[in-house]
Amino acid sequence: MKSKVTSAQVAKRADVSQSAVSRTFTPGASVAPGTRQRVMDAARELGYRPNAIARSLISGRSRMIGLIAAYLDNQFYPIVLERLAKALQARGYHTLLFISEPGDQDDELEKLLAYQVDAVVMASATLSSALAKECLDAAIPVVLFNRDVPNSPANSVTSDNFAGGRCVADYLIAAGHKHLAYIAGAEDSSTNRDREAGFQAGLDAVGLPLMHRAVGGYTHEGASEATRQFMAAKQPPDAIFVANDHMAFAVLDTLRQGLGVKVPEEVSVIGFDDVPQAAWRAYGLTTVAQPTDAMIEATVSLLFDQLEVGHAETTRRCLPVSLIERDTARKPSS
Amino acid sequence: MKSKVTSAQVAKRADVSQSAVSRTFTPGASVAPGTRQRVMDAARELGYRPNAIARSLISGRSRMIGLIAAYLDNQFYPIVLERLAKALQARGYHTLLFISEPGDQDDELEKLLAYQVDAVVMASATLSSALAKECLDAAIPVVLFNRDVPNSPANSVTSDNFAGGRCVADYLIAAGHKHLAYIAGAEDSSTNRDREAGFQAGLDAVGLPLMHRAVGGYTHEGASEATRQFMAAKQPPDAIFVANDHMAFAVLDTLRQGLGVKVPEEVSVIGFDDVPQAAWRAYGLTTVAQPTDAMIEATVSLLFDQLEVGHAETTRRCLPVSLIERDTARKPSS
DNA sequence: CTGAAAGCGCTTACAG
DNA sequence: CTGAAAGCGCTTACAG
Repeated sequence: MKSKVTSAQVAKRADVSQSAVSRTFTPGASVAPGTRQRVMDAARELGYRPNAIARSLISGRSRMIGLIAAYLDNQFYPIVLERLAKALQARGYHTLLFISEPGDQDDELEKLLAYQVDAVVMASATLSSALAKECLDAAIPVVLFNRDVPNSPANSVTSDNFAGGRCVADYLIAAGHKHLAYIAGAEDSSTNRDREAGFQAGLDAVGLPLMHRAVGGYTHEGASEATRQFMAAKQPPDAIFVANDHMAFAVLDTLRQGLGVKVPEEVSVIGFDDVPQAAWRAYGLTTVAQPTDAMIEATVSLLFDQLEVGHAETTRRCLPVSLIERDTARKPSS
Repeated sequence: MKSKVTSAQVAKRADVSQSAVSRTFTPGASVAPGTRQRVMDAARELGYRPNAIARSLISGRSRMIGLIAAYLDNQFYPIVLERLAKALQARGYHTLLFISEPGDQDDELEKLLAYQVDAVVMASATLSSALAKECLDAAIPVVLFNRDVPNSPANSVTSDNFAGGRCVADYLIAAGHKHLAYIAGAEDSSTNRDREAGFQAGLDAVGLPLMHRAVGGYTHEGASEATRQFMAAKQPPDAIFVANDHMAFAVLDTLRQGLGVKVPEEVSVIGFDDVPQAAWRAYGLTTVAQPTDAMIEATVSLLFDQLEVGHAETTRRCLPVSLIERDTARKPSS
């Protein structure tokens, strides 16, 4: 049972104090080279591995970050998860993962806090204000990733969803589209709200009405259903802006394979996120790219600012987006 | 600072012993209703939350499962991750996530063990035998998910990759294909090895040679490159079996958009996994379905068998696969 | 049902 | 540089 090897046992074998063993495994602690060597030898012989749980308890820092996620079928999130976890690992932190079901995020966050995570990153879940307060009281930094809750004490990292939506409207209008449609994600998500508001602002700027709107709920089925509904109207749209790529793929499939509609000749489609699949040739989706790496970098540096520097101010980072022109939207002729 | 509320403080306020507080939060422990009520009230007033780290230390069980994953851009894994984490949560366990880079899995596993995880699930990473032994010594159950290392003391849950490969061969041969090609994943992965062996066995059974073979490394670029190479040969294949769906999408894109080859009229393509994207209309990929839910269920029950029942025998579960006929492979006429 | 007490495996002043 | 000692916040026999 190597798992039961303790620093005291190593100390005994190396003929030093337990403190010396602890210091040997504490970067920066002062141990004489000879002592360190004896400890290392004994540790190797015994198969000693410092107990991170005990360390967490005594030091008050677990070096674990709670990550609340969901919607992993939308490729945007697995990629964020992977890169974020790697970035954290590179800094000696670990990721305690919680998959939130719609509705029970509060319960999950409770459990996360029980594990004394040093901070919480919420990707794709709405933070109840009660919980935000709880984290604040507990002095646990919270970063909302790709979500923004105005007036909450949580930090947030988002991309400029409003500008992205605006940019899509401008692009479609410049290409001569007149009958515009929007497929929303979830009504209560901040990304949806901002993307739509930006899109609407673009329409307002030229006095064009939004002719169709439906809620896709970030699902394939929802987006597909919305598309069929739009196309069955007396005046179908000639361009559809979809709240994210994941739904846009379903829109494309429904248009092309389901209804035999040519994209972009008859209808232009633009998504949001620029997940890897968007670049796959079968789709070639025109979309708004979120600066994923920059967002992750911002999240990590924000986290460590609060964790290690002790910076306490609430920070909201909003990073620029860019339109990626591919094959599903008519290009402005200019 | 609610975070600093301790069971002793709750005890003081409720005018009971610290033990009574602990019992109140231990399911099944005996506490008089009145006592429990007083404790609960005090806990609520103070904002008390039991410290899971302290509990782990004293009880010797962290209720954390280490999950080592990689390749999250292959949709198979995020889905496994999501469902596995949910299944674990439902049982009161949590997931400590490690993203392994090729090569450094040993280091990562070391850190995982330092956190006293109760068990380890390895998805998509090869377990070095040194580490397997280390886990064994530490009495930490290990489950290899979708990987099988013969003669290792680790448990494994896989689908019947050999039968899947065989089934693909039989299907393609029955449809009259004569010039078969295979795009491998990574040479050292057990899934690749078994899928290929099954495929080869099918060819051997009718005396057909494998005309083309290349290693795609589970990447888009690799698969795309392999496809171009195949099609540039004097005698290009009329059917390609691809080690997984993720690469098969690239094969399809390269064939159709890149080379203008008709699928399945000129070339049939079959993948493996049946990730959600395979069903998307733009691909409609014929593939071998892994029983993802059953595999996760098997993993979880295997884990808890060892964790809670104390069952110690090494178990290897191999679940049946099924061929999903869609639009990328010619159907046998019979 | 209840409390006093030991102890999980560490880190970290403190004194030397 | 080093060791003895306190203590992190709990669980769990043990005795009542």
